[in-house]
Amino acid sequence: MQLKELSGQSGVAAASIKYYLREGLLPAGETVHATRAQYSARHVERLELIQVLRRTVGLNIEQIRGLLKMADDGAPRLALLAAVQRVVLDLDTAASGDVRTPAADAVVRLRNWPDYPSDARSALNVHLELMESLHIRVSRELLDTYSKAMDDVAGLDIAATTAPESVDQLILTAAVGMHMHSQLLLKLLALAQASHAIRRYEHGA
Amino acid sequence: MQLKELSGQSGVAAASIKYYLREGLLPAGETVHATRAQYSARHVERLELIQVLRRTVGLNIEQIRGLLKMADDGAPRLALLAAVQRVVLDLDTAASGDVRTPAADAVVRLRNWPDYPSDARSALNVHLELMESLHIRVSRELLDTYSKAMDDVAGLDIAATTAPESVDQLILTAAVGMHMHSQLLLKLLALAQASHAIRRYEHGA
DNA sequence: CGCATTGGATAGTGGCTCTATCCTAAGCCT
DNA sequence: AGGCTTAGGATAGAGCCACTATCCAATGCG
Repeated sequence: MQLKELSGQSGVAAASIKYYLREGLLPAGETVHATRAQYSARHVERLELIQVLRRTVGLNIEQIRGLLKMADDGAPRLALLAAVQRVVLDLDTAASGDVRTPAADAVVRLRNWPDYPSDARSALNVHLELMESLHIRVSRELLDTYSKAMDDVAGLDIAATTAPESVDQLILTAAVGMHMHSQLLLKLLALAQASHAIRRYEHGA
Repeated sequence: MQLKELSGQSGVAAASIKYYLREGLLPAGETVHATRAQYSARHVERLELIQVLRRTVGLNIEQIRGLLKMADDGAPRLALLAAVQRVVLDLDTAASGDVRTPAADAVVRLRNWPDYPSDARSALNVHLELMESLHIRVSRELLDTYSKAMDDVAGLDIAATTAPESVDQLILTAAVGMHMHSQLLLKLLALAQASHAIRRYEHGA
């Protein structure tokens, strides 16, 4: 398959594919001659992964390049997962120190998670402090509920990524899964707010 | 207070304040003379609200303008809340039809929420379908757990917004609250994933 | 009395993701 | 064989967005 067909199958403009090639997101096709290259089904998949990470998850080119490079360099899954989390949690900038929030520690103990420093844990600490400073109350009970649910979801997610077919799958599952669950909660909260508001404002007043 | 001091107090560059004035995000100061204007503490608060909506929640200028205009026009709280939800849920584009997903209906019944069409509900429907199409399983139990938690949170949120001091407060609570809770879940999920992954990949292999 | 500041207008910046143009080399089709 | 199409390579431009900077005449304040 050559560039034009790759463009057709993936729905990405040919010029954009060239751009991705230039930026190193997409590996070069197999060069048959100086002016002819062959692309494979792998390229189509790669392109689809790129699209999801761009459009759905909202990563930028540099972040995607980093993740794909790690995947192609055969980085260990654990490191890859950590990298995915770093970009999805947007930790490029705030390279958070090792803040300790009692609430976050409590969560780890409660869930019987390994007591291990991680970017995710730092991020949780920072976030809980931010919410505190904005006067958004987060009760122990709520954290309990959330973390229990996340424990269940993560169990499934990680189990799904052990199937070793493709490392791309790990990126997809972790990044898209995180994003989708977070968005799901957003929508449920909106619906809950709307429901409470209707009760209060319409029936009450 | 004049422009320079307003800039100092709010930490926003004077040129940016002018930009916000031009864009209609910030009401003009009281014109004393043709070349002198007085700004008040209200302007400082407004500016802070704008900053939070921009930097933290990530709304764009047009979205913020819309919300502030509604607030200033004395729109009813219910309408304002709906507007906040529309922008935070990013529903400008996908003006979703009235899709019906059994799962979403089940949530509404389960929580005993009023059976009322709303943008939030449409968004939930669309999102559940999207997750389905991406093969991300969402069990009834998980939806139950999430929605119960959101019911509790929303109860507090909405109660907080009935204090009628300021409509700005409603915008802040609704928008920031939604965003912060969603991000909290993201971080918890990351931590949960990391914890499961450590168990599986380190101890297992 | 002159410096600083204002509103108003307009233009420029910088980051980002594309998208378009131009070029030569070379295979494919008839 | 000859022309159409496509490849790669390089470079430039577009379009969006949120600022940021510059210039201006008017004018109050110290």
